[in-house]
Amino acid sequence: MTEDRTPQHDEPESRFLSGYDPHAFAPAAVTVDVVALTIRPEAGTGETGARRTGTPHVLLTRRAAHPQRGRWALPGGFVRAEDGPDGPADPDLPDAALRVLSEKTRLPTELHLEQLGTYGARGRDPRMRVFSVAHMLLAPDLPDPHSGRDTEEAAWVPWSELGHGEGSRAGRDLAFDHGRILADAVERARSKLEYTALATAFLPSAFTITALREVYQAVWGRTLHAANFHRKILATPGFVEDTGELAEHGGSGGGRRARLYRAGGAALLHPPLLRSTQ
Amino acid sequence: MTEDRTPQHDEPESRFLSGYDPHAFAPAAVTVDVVALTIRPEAGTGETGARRTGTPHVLLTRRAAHPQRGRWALPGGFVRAEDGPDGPADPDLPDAALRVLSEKTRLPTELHLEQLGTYGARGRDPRMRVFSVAHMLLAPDLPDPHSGRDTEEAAWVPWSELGHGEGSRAGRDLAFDHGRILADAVERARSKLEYTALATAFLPSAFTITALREVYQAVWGRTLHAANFHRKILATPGFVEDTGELAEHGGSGGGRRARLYRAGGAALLHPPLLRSTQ
DNA sequence: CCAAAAGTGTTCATTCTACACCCATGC
DNA sequence: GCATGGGTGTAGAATGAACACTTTTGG
Repeated sequence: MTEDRTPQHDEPESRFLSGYDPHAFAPAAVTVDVVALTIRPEAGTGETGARRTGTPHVLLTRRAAHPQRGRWALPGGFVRAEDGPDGPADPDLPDAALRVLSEKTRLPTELHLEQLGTYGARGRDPRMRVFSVAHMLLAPDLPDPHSGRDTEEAAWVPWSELGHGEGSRAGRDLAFDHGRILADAVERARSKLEYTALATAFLPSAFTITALREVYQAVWGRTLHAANFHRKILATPGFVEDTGELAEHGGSGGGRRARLYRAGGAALLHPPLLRSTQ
Repeated sequence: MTEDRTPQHDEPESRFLSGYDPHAFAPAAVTVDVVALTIRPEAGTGETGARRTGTPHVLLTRRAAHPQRGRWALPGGFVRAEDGPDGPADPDLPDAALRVLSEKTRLPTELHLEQLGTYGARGRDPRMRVFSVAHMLLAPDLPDPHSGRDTEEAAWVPWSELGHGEGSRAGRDLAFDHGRILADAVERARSKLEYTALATAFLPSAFTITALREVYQAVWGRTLHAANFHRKILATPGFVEDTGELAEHGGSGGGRRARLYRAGGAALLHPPLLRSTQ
């Protein structure tokens, strides 16, 4: 940061600041976009019998306003830089992301949120130069969202319907460069599951080791050896801690009741759970 | 992104765009800051005899302009959102980062650059709401920079003089929140050395395994077992490839000439080089 | 009883770590 | 020669992968 009108020599900083005109710059808009990810049963597949193991979904909204009206997009909106008629300024970027998310989709927002990166290529928005700070939010299985302001529709959409991942048709359907942002978020989530305890952010406060394994399987798109996974999780200090409780048990055809765990204190996993070796 | 004046129903997008006023928003500035890191011999330690193994340094500038005139800061400056009197718009954020870096320090810029994150807390800049997109640039040992526009002085400063890392006195000396940004960059670099081939970005195009190990040692601040490191690097596919050449040899007291390698094609390391186990 | 799911034991292969040792070079 | 640094061998420990097996539950 930082550069400006060249100060008169020896001008004190206070005097400099009072004479400073913040409108002297070309307008640039700063927005936040939220890639909200969760694991939920695939819509449309009936609840029939066999255990629903869940697939990754992303929260999308259909744009009610120009530009790109009618297309699916990540929920997002302008950051409030200063107090104004619309409301008070956002104290920081995460606050802006949560405010925008709740305005557009009315979802609860006490969830894991982290910054992904900022997208600012010229021409990515036809209106003006827009710098968009993308965030990733991880959530346990949540109810369907209600559409809010400027939003025609909001829904959890399975990754599989978005053509990212395989090939390079990343996000062919989304507005602006949101397909790219989504693909980056997915890659970030996949990679962070290896080295961090992030997977627990997809789960409710108490969960079974099997549920944790299903998160890994859903995000990585591969099956893992249940017995070895179980041991490895328990051998990773601080990943999970035993609650002493047992799962109620669901599942159709019987089976032992699993122990329930909660997220442990560790943010980083030592050793990591590598997906490399097939 | 995205939100706006509510469009008249059925207004076509083209008509909407032509009536759009980009000045209708509160001013927010977007800047880029660059955390340029390199490994170089500690300044002040004479070239006397024993092998110079290098320590991490960061490129800092002393602010010639208000605010915070005279304090050390990361090189940075405003992004050019649109073409204007100062020059053409920056096509994307990396272009802005490289332009700003060369304006402030006149260093070569064909180097590894990646985005770190965006800092936008209210009050981080006293002039106005500023969103700063921080970048990390990794460089081989470069000559001392020349100070450029708005810069009183530019220099490679050892990490050790900045009080980050140990304790939590992160970056006590830097302007704005640059100490925090630097600390985040250092942590990112440390972590990325484990999982990516990033370490080669600190080295010239041909290097020895020992030089590579010294990068790891400098960044992680610990010594590594030379023989095992050597084998592990060669066992990681795509990390380095043999050039067939041998080092000229420097070093005072003799020693075999080391083979020279160049960076291999791999960006990610499988398996990673974990720093966990002491 | 039988099937399904949780969780433990055990074996074998692979990888990591430490240390010993040989190779090539400067003085 | 001898010290220094590059590079390889190798034994023992630790870790990982696969598979068998026991335990607990639902139908």
